[in-house]
Amino acid sequence: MTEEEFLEAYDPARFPHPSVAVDLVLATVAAGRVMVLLQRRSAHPFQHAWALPGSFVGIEESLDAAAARVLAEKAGLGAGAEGVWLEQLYTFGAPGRDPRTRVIAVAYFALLPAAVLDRAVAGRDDLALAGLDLPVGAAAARALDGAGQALPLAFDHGEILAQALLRLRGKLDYAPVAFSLLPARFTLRELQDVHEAILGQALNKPAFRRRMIDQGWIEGTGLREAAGAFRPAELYTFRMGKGE
Amino acid sequence: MTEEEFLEAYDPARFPHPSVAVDLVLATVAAGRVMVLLQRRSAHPFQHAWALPGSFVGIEESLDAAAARVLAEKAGLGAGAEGVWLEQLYTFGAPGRDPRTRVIAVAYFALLPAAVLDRAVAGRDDLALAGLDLPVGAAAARALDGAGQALPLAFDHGEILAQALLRLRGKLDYAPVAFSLLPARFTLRELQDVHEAILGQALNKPAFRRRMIDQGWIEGTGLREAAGAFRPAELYTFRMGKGE
DNA sequence: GTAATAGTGTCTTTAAGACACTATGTA
DNA sequence: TACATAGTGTCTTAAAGACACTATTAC
Repeated sequence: MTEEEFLEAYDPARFPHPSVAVDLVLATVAAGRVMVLLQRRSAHPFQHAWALPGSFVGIEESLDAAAARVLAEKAGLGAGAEGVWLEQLYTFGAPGRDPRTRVIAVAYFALLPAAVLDRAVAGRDDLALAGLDLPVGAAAARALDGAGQALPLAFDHGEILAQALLRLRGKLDYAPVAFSLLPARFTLRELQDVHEAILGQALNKPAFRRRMIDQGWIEGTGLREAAGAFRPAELYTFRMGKGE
Repeated sequence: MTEEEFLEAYDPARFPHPSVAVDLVLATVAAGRVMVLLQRRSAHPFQHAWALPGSFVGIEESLDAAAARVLAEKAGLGAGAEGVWLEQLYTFGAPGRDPRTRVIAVAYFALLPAAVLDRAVAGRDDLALAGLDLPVGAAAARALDGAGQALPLAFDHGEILAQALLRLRGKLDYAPVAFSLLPARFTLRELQDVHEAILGQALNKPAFRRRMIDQGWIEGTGLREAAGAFRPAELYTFRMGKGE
């Protein structure tokens, strides 16, 4: 029997099917670090460990729609979700990754301004923003609480977080991902801070400014930030799709 | 009921589950083009159209193992499969992508030397190697037969092929993917031909040679190719994991 | 020698890094 | 005025593109 014949004769009810879920890395940048939203598990398995928000995929629901649904629920966004970066990351399907039953998880990552995620966790005991730490060469990332302590992570979510950070780093230079992490108006210094937090290294200021301006992704507004005790910086905006 | 509680109370048999399959893009480079192995469908739906080889994922089988199994079956490789590049690409899960039932397809791509795929299709009426063509900005790639005619593609496999080509292009410069498409010993001209076929554009010869040699991925053997009517080129080998 | 391709030397161009400098707001 | 940060001019460095040149093999 060939693959082809097998496929034709295949009866969906005849073999057990895996469950399919989406797991979301809701990320932002704050305090010089990439931060992710985690939810504390109240029950076994991995009781009291921290997990990515997720949901099973409805039988008539697309993967993207399931991810957008979880995003809306967890981040408290309406259907609009304009300016939010949402992208499929990788699919994790090791048989033992969930001890209860076979669950194949399609991981997504979403990028949001820090203010949005702060609002989402405010007053919620079971939700937290954790700082990401990925030692070079490590397969899994660590999630750090405010005191720098590593939080226990459920399932294979440390690996999902590692993949998300690596993807984010890889896209930073050729996709306009950083702007989803900033308010609508931002200074070049804030933009550079975001890049440095994601890459985990300092960048050269004149070169960064040249690159950003030549790229065509941003546009000066002529407005200035609210000044402190020094010269206020110009505010820029992201030019939606006009550059590159 | 929160997501969390839902997950805990979830009874795998209570809701219908999607089927999960892997689909493979088996790719090589020949005649200056990226070529992929396609299989002609004998039955509805998409009867007589061409499809990527694939298989359902066993309930206790990892995604990678399912992909490796299809690779072994279709490309006629033993379990070894040394030097073959196999990588998960993207997961396609639109509800209507298979008209029979909900099938979520985890797409993989594999890179093999042209000789291996030639052997796989030899004497098989239902298998063919088709040239990939991706017009700029198009969402789906076309598959061309030997005469340059576009073959009808089944399901959303044109989009899978487009994603595979884009991923391949993106990785070419920072991952040693090209070597999986060449025999163990190759000339710099052959390596450049592979790069040019994947990128779809000509490259500068001295710059290409400098880059390849500085990169540390290749090593001269001192041997020469069998000469034609001209100076024979030096043969190089891929230094497994030593460079970079 | 010729033909044909392998392989290189070197100039130009482009972009990034380094670093010091000037500019401009508040107090 | 001092202070602190914004923003720039310019030199150096690294790498890619252009292009012509030399090298080596079969015949």
